[in-house]
Amino acid sequence: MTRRLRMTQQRQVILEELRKVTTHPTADEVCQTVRQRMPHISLGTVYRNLEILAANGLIQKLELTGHQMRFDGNADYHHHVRCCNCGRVADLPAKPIGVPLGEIQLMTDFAITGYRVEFLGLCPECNKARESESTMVGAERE
Amino acid sequence: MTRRLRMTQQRQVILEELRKVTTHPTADEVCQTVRQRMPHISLGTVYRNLEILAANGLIQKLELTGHQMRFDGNADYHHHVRCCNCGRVADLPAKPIGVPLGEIQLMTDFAITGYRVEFLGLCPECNKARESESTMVGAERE
DNA sequence: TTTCCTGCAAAAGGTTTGCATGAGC
DNA sequence: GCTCATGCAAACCTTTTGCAGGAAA
Repeated sequence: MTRRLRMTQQRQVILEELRKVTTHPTADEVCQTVRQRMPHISLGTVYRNLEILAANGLIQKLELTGHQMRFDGNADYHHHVRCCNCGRVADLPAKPIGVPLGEIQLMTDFAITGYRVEFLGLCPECNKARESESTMVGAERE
Repeated sequence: MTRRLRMTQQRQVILEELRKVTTHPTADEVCQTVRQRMPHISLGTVYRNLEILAANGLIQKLELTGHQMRFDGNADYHHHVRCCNCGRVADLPAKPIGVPLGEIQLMTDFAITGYRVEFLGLCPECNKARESESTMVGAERE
């Protein structure tokens, strides 16, 4: 089913730029970056190509909590941490998590094929900001 | 921070209907259901109330993979399975998953506060459909 | 009577799609 | 030369928001 991939300039540049960073950019961010080299690329093309590259296993589409898709130039299996405060996403090593799929299977009539884990936390910047905030007198808390 | 909750008719009916089902409906589905009892309720009101009910811990907002939010009348901690094929969501018991947060913490500079697990699989219907499909001669595969 | 909520409709994202043109192989 | 991809713009879908009137406490 993997038809051979026509490598257009746009597709090439998208792939290159995505592989340069570890920030897990959104489609729009990818578009901004690519436009520095290719000013007339359209957002639609970026979306189409990200989809195709992911379908062919060259990149990873991250469907994390939140509203926007993010993309990862590293297609190998690994986990992610997402900052609850600013949405930044970072990588975690591919350490397998000990989820007892067999036991879980017994509890449902679904045929379980896998699971996704998403770690949540505060990135260093947001963490620092929160600490200095909490030392302020009468600091507001949402 | 929990201001007292004004219980309007709309809010009451939304809560009741959500507690009747285990289908984890989307906001739009909730709206359809509620309109059988309250034809003039607006989708905006449904969204606002689901948000408020979730913020007050009366229901659960499920931010699963996929584009649409789903809502769960059961606010207690438990896991979910999502059908990869049709998107249906079912409950799993609240069995804690043995994720070694301490070890994970060592691998990143994020301050990790938690994690979310989402199980994936095929619901009974989709599973049945797939089985009968695979016995067909020359079955298409996506 | 004050405050919060509702319905309506419009706006706001993010993503997808139709179409004519243009590039890969 | 055939096929697929591109750019542009419009459509789409879900969710949010502004506003004036209405209901809860």
